[in-house]
Amino acid sequence: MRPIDTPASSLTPSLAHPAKADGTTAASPQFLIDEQNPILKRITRLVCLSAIEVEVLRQIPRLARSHSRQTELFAQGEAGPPRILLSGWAVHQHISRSGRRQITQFLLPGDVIGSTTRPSAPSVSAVVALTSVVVADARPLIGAIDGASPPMPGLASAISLLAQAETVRIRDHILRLGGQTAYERITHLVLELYHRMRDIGMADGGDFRLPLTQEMLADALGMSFVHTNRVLQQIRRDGLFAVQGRQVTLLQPEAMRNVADWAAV
Amino acid sequence: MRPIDTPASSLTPSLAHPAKADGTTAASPQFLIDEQNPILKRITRLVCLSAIEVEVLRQIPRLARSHSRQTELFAQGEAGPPRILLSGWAVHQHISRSGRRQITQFLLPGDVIGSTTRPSAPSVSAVVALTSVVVADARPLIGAIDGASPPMPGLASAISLLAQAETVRIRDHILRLGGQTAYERITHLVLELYHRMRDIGMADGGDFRLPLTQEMLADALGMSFVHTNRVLQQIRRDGLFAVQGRQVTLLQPEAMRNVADWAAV
DNA sequence: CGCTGCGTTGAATCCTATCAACGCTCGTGG
DNA sequence: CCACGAGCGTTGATAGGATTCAACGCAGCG
Repeated sequence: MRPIDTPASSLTPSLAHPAKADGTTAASPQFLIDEQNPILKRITRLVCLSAIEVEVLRQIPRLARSHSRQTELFAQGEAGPPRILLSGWAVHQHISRSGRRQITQFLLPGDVIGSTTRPSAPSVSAVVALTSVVVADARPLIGAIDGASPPMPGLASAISLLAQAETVRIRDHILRLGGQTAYERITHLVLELYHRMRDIGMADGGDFRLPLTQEMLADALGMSFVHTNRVLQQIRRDGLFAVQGRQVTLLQPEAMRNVADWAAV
Repeated sequence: MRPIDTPASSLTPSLAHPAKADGTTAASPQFLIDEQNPILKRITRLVCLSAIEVEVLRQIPRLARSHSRQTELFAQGEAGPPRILLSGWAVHQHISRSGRRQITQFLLPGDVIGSTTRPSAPSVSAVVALTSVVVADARPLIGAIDGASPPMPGLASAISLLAQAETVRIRDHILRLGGQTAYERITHLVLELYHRMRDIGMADGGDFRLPLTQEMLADALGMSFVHTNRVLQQIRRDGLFAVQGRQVTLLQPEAMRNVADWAAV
């Protein structure tokens, strides 16, 4: 385990797209935003939305803010309004008394940070940005579902399904930690992250960017980074997937699913 | 790991309290029910309820059914209405291809089984009764919060808080599996179960009934039952807690919290 | 009576952590 | 420009924790 460096939180969050904030008349700016709006992408794959509902999702990135990596988006024990991760990666983590860090969940673009139901109890786990991130307030989305003058059943369903999908992922993490070997854990996690990246249109074929160090993988999978390194080498030697820089390519996805005891899609 | 016995599901669930179903005029029957109504007990500790809301919770046990142990309350992949566990213990579990069982969550009286939001996606993990259980339909509770003619904000808050507490417990399980030694895991889990039993009034002092075999503990904590046995002996030798039959007594709760890196209450 | 479920114990093996050291790349400052 | 350090990946050696296989005791029960 490596010593934990003090998180250098960015004290001056800036607007997400300052260049676009001034009234530029760029060609089809809305189209660009839609393409890069992961929450819109995810939800429209889950449920059918009315035009009004789509518009709510389109407005989400308006009030986005960016933070540098290592920033604590939610401190441990802090209660705050839910937010949506628009770009970058973050994690739920917990630092034990002995200094060990356990990552309990990865947050990818399109994921909700915090509770979508009220009242929200203070979170026990801290949320920390792994990369530089762009985060938007999710209250417009949450508020649109209960007291909305035109009812928004699509969004309500979507939020429920997103929360349930999150529970499934946490349970999967328990399966990894409780019942799998290091070799299987890594394979299983890479599969999960691949599928999640694909769901937001950020994985072409078996190819995606994985902005994680081996140490972060280790902190999530409950193993030492030394052992993570060795097992990772074995996996690459076996040709399950390749790693070049931060780019991952699934070479034998079927074999990976077999190794990891992957359940369906 | 021991071979998994085929669950002998009870095909004939019976009414929970058939003796009380016939119109007996026992003295203060409502009082007895309240005392033994774990969901009422839990929720009234969380939030303030109106008289109408309390009445909703009182009515929950009316349509309770009992099942024998080993019964699959929710099969893997099955979608169904949420239910409430009124008595007995159950677990969320997953059987891997290799036959290994991983318990991802313990369900105690007062816990909700299934999703309280709609639509509910098919559950990926099976819910199985560890003991004989009594289960009630939770739909009256859920239905009372969105389309209720007298609004029930207390119940709505309670359901949200219950769901969040569940997430906290799952995260705690990840902390156990990912970052703790066998000794710490067992201590931490026993502490959690003790506090949960206390919250529903089923733990006097440091004393409570733990209807788990060492093998179930092992399946939850991701270790072999042989090792569970050995570590359990060490813990008892150290005097952290005592086990007599299925009765557990916390002898040094402070030392336990210290060992397990227990966070707050 | 024998069976089954559960707890217990021993021995050998394997997996994983720990300690330690080295190479590499990149950004920074002298 | 080069030196330096930080961050990250890699490798070796050793120790310790956990699994596995095996066997036994014991209570409850048909």
